[in-house]
Amino acid sequence: MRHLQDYFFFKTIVEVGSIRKAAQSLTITSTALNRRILALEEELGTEIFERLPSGVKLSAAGEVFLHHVREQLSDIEKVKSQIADLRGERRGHVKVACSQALLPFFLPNQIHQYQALHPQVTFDVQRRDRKAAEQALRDMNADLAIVFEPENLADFHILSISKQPIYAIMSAKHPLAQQSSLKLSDCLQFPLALPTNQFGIRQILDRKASKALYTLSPVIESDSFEFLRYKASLGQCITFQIEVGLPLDLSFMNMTAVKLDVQDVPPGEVYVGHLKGRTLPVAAAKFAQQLVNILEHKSN
Amino acid sequence: MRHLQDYFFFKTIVEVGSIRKAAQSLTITSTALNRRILALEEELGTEIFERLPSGVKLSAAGEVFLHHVREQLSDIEKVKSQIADLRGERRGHVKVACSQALLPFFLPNQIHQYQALHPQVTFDVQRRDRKAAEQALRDMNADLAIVFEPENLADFHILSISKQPIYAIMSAKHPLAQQSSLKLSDCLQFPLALPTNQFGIRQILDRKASKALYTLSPVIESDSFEFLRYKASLGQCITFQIEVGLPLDLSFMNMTAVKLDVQDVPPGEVYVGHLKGRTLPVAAAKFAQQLVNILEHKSN
DNA sequence: GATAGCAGTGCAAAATTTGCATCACAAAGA
DNA sequence: TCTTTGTGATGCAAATTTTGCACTGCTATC
Repeated sequence: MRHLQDYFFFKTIVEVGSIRKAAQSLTITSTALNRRILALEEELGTEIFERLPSGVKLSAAGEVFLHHVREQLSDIEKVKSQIADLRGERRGHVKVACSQALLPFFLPNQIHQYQALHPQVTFDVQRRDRKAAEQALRDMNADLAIVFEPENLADFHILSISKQPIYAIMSAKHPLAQQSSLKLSDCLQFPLALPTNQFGIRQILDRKASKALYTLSPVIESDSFEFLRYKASLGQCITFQIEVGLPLDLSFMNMTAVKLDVQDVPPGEVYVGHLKGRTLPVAAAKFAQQLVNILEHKSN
Repeated sequence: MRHLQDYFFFKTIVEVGSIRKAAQSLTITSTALNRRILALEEELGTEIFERLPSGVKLSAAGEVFLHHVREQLSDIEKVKSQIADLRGERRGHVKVACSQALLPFFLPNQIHQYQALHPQVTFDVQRRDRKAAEQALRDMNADLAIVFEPENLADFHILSISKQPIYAIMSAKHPLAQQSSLKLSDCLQFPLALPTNQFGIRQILDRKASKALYTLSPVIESDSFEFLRYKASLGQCITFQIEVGLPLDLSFMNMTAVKLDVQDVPPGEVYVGHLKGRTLPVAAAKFAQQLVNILEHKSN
């Protein structure tokens, strides 16, 4: 959009912190860029940047304006995608901020399925913990967030909450592998491979443990579920995952997932949502709808 | 805002229905204007106008775009006013759509009071019935609506509801003028000067009458409260008004207002609100706050 | 079938934006 | 302390874009 070029330039300057540097990546001379900013400031009647010897920094007015600019840049995409949808072709770009757990299997599957219907829609997937996911929504860097056990829901418009039972994952030859259901205490006699406590799953397990007056002492901690899973496949280790996070081909890897008794360990919750007060571009809205459908059928 | 010029031009064309006509009022040649629209359409990838021999008409895509444009044009005002507020000077422009009843006294008083504090803030007051007021909000032709007895509240974000007892207005020498409270039936033996039934007050009175199994037969009907009031001052006629609609200088005009018993005739409601999902410009928000304060203290 | 109103277009003039050279300034380094 | 290197600002000429004029083709109306 041509007349939004100034907005885009402005945003780039903010990100880089210097007019000259920004000019380089924008294929324009610093002097032209500089003058655009001066013109913009004249129109607004205020300086939007403080000039420092090391570059520029947003002024208070600049902050306000930046917010507007971000909104604009993402709004125009929304409008374009609405118009494209009117023509019958659904095209667009969906930006998703997503918890780690859903990243390896669930989300790629969903996107694949969606793109089979709408090949013109492109995706941008960002791995974000709960806090970062919310910030991404606020900065319009993401349209949609899928978060496990969020802590703070201000600014978050919830489209769906889905209960996620926790599964113990182990080698297919593991002594517990044939059980149809497990309690957390059943697992304690085996070595545990747990995610670090930044993750929601770990927090749920810790909560249960402390309630039952024991502590979980993992033989290995990691922030990579892939790593934990592979470790578990090699021996007696047990690791955990939520339902939507389970790979579809566990048996192929000679592994099994056994559900933890929901009475024993309460299920966690996966939230799908977007920024409050925002209408999504068509593509994002339809994709969200697909997610919600799947999630609400999986759990019930 | 220079880069929003195209938006403004577009909006004007929509309103007058022809590029050439719009060009005249925009002090630009039709050919330049035409080319801007063509460029806009190219950027959007669709025609936004249908070309008719008599001019242009919005296409479906154009409708979508128009909505965005209206939002834009009003958003930039919001941003500007936020920035001005940051500098300490509150400036801005507040557009109010308002029911007839509040127009002669209440609103001018409120605006006067507000402008005493913030002389840089300008106002635009539109007399609108309930339906038109809502439409004005949707089209971004109004920031704020003050409506008596609205019928449909979709898209309407309510800031305040205030109960408004109804007053009978009559000459100070009227036989009923000394009463401290009246029932509607007390008034029936006198000639009535009533607003037409497009007005909320009339509807409330009619509702009461039909419940009590009589009909109101006014000797005069009008859509002008001023007219009705003056008529009443001349003789035995009684007319009616809600509390905030009462002039402050009734006695000066040799008239009195007597409250109708709220058990007998239920009070109507004045709603103050704005468009759902919209954040108001600073000036409008502060003005709304002032209104709400006043209204909620008056009634309680 | 003439007329009047409409949007679209080729081309030259007008206006705006851009880039170069260069300034003024501040911080970091020799 | 003086140089170097980074920053944003500015005068001026070149490049680019926008504009307006003259004219086209179209359609509805009288």
